[in-house]
Amino acid sequence: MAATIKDVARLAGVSQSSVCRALARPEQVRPDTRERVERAARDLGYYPNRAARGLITGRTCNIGVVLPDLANPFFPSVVKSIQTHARRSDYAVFLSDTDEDPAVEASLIRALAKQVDGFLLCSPRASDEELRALGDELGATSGEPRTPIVVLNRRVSPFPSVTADSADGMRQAIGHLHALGHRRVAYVAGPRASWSNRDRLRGLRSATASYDMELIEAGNVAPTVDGGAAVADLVAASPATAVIAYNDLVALGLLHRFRARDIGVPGRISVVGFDDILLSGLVVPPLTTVAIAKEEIGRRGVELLIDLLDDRRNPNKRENPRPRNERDDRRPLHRRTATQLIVRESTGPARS
Amino acid sequence: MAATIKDVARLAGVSQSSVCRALARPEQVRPDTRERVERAARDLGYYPNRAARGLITGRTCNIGVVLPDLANPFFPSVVKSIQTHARRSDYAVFLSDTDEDPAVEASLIRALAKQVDGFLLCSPRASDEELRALGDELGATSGEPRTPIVVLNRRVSPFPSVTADSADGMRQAIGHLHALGHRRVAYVAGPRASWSNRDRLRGLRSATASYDMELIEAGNVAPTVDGGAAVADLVAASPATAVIAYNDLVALGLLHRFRARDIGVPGRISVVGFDDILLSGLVVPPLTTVAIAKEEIGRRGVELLIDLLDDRRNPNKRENPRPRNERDDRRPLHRRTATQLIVRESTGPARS
DNA sequence: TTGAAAGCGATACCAG
DNA sequence: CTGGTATCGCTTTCAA
Repeated sequence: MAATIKDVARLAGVSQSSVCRALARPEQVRPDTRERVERAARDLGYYPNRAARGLITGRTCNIGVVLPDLANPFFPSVVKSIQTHARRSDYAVFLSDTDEDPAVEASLIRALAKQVDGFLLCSPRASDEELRALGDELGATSGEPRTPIVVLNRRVSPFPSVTADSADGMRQAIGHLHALGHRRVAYVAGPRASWSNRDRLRGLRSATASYDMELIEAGNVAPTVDGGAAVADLVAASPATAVIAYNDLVALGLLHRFRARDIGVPGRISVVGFDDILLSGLVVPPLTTVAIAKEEIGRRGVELLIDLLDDRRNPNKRENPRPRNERDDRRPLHRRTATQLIVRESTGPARS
Repeated sequence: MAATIKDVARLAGVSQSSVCRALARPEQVRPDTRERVERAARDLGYYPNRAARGLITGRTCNIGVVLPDLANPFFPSVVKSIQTHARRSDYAVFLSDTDEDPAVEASLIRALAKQVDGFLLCSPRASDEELRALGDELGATSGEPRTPIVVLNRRVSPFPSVTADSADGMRQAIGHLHALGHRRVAYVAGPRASWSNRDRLRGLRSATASYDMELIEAGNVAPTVDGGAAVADLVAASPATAVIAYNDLVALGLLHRFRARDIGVPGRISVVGFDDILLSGLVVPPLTTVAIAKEEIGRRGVELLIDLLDDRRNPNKRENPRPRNERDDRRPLHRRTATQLIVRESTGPARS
């Protein structure tokens, strides 16, 4: 059996309390005691049981990450960033993939709630109401002992969130297409439940409106390669000379099907993706896409969450106790990260 | 604060014990008691604290998954499969990405050890000795209370493992290339620390030997697109007419660089990958690759692990108490999953 | 069928 | 600086 603090105490000939201190606050014990304890711990291969610790401290040092589909390369990028930054603050990551199912999402969150200090929900698919209900249950936004939630790639009050500036991304994309002479652009929409999808569509509508371009909306598809391939022919049959896909996977599906049907890209139709996943630059033609700051989204999400967790621990003694409400003493609850159009060869002049 | 069992007990007007029973073994309490408890639990939104439960039962109902790099699409596929099957048995997944760093790997495993019932190590990068040392610490293979380890994509005694039949995959690949007229083939090796790399190389050597082909080994590279791109010119300068890459990412890097340098694939050189990640079929030319049963590896890994965990719980009363050592009463400790060559357009006849 | 009490592993508090 | 003791939330004897 793995060694417990008792074993260490016995071997070192001290009390449990001393072991605890020697390991957690070495400066508070006599050097020789500390040394004995350290040696005993090392000999026994002692590692504290974080679950037991969490029980009493109220901190598990785990953060829960919930996302719809790990198979979409966008998410692994974000998760890696989350892991890196979480680890830096000594948090471990509990990951759950919901398979795009809102029901799974909710039950997963509830089940995990007691094992994590807070949640990072990436592109959650639950409705606003459901999310808020969950938040209430966890006391995410209220009274003292609570499990905060930070939402990524979606804005849903009252949760803090980190999102990408899709509107600007769309503006860049549309500006680019307009300059190339395109006047009719199709949008292949992602899942209805996806806030990003709605956000992107909103941005796109405003962008096309301001450029006086026609927007053709192609039905909602799964955010996958197959989803894209499924509507490719429909898009090709439309009068659009360019198509913007919900994300890169969908764009890749379009490209693939276009190639199979010998529909020239960008000769006959230009294609734009969203996310800038690694492999978008590798396909032929390389995909023009709106890059999202994946690393930054993960990092900021972790920062936001850890801030909230710190507050929880010392609710009053904020190191810099500015008077409340004098200036803006609340941290910004919403971070918006920049997007950047990456122009590659899948976009070109509109055929006149 | 989230409700505890006490709150439920108070609200239902019964003792903690009854709440526990009503929820865990409903048939052991009077119907009306059960009902009161159930209603109280529902009203309070009570979810048991799994960590606290784990403390006493010795079961956390979590399994730890450790892998080198989530950015390699191969791993998300395996993880998804693991999650699906783990969830089916009511296990949650604790995921950690080690960034290909053996030191991180070891410390992560130790830190997580107490929070999980067992580990699934995907392609661990630690040395055999280190892994065995870890196993000893966790009592992975020994006495009663312990944390079993199942290793995926690697064989290292004494751990049970699930691997892919690389040798056969290589045989298929080489057979294919040989039939196309290739006689000199290059191998772009992956990380030295990778068992898969060694395994694939071994299989390749034996395959080329039996076909009497020449094998040219190109240095070890990172298992990434950049890694592949980095040696592409070197490969092109060699006398090889075909190249097999450690994995698809590396192959994609090769393809990319070949295209940039206008080195025809498969005209000038054929390219074969390994893993069959989703996007391999989407690049141009589509990549010929050896498919690995990712779903199956995840599933079998979980099965193996859960078997071990069940044993732990009831070490004696095996439902079918066959006499030990009479026949082979041990479950197979190593599962080898099939591989399948997927022929696409990146391979073609050798230029004569 | 139910409740009281012990205890899992660790930390925090309070005496000494 | 150190040790005893209560406690976290839950399950599990053991009696009643």
